[in-house]
Amino acid sequence: MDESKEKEENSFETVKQIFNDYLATHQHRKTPERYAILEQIYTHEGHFNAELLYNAMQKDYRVSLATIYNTLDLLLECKLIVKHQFGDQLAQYEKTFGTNIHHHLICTQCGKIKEFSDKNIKAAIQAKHFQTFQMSHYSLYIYGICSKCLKKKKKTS
Amino acid sequence: MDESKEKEENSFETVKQIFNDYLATHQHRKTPERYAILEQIYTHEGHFNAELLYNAMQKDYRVSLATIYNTLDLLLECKLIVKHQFGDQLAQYEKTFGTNIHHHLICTQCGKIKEFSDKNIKAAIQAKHFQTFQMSHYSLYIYGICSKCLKKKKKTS
DNA sequence: TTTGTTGCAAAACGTTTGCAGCCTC
DNA sequence: GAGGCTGCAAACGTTTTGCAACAAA
Repeated sequence: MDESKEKEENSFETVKQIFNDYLATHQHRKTPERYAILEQIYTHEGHFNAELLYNAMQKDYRVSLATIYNTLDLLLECKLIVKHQFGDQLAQYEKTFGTNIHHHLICTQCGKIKEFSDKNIKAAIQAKHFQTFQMSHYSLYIYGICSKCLKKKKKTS
Repeated sequence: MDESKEKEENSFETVKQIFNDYLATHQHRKTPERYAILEQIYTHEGHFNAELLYNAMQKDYRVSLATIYNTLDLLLECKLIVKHQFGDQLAQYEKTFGTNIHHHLICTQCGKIKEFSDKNIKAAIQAKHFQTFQMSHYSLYIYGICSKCLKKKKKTS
């Protein structure tokens, strides 16, 4: 418990530093809004989308949606977050630093998303080398039917 | 050459049959628009999106975008096509029948998408079994920088 | 002082929906 | 004949943009 919390705090300090360096080298301004958004993201668990982030931040800090999107783009560029476009239309994001690489199971019936890890899959992908392509990250989405929907289906048929 | 063309024609007859059966068992009507859209998809190469399909069809057949989307949903349900939501906002589709399973390389700089296959990756994914999830298909997106953009980057730095 | 960044509101975009008429079944 | 499907246009929801004010450099 203590260990994971400590790790989390350390990782926030680290990402702050990474973001700081990124803004400096790309001559972007260090605005309080940008750090506030980064903090909100890195001190909370799990997936999020722009609106969720916006709503969550209104309590402590007043930021516009435009600034949220602007900052998310910056964070994408310096690879502190990744973006997913699952079946539905609103984009989902997740942090990359201090998080294990994982894959996603997507239920085509109810849309529920579950994470999983598999070292064989991970190894197979990372072993792949491309002559004319410099890999930076990847997303694996596995579609199917979750146990809950499977039960429902059996009942009705 | 002849062989691949023959295969293509056979595969169109097969998918027509699959679609036909799907429509029948689900009590959907067999409208000429639906078959025309299926034909357009299966007699052309590569990825497509709703607008591209719409524009391509205007020459020979008058269909509305609403019908295109309606039919794409049906084809998704009977698994004759799959949908991809790459970085940009418009959804891409591709046919599944008579096509080898492949993965996607996505350039984060220019957005270009390239396909590739790897039997080790394929094997690792298909070997995975879930106790509480019934896998139907999957998508692997590898993000990075393509050779063209890599060259440009080197020049400017 | 300069100009990148902000909030706000309006616009843009792909996709969905409502509706009257059409055509499978 | 009933009602699912169509085209059309208007509506939707997320994301982007234009603009004046603000504040980091």
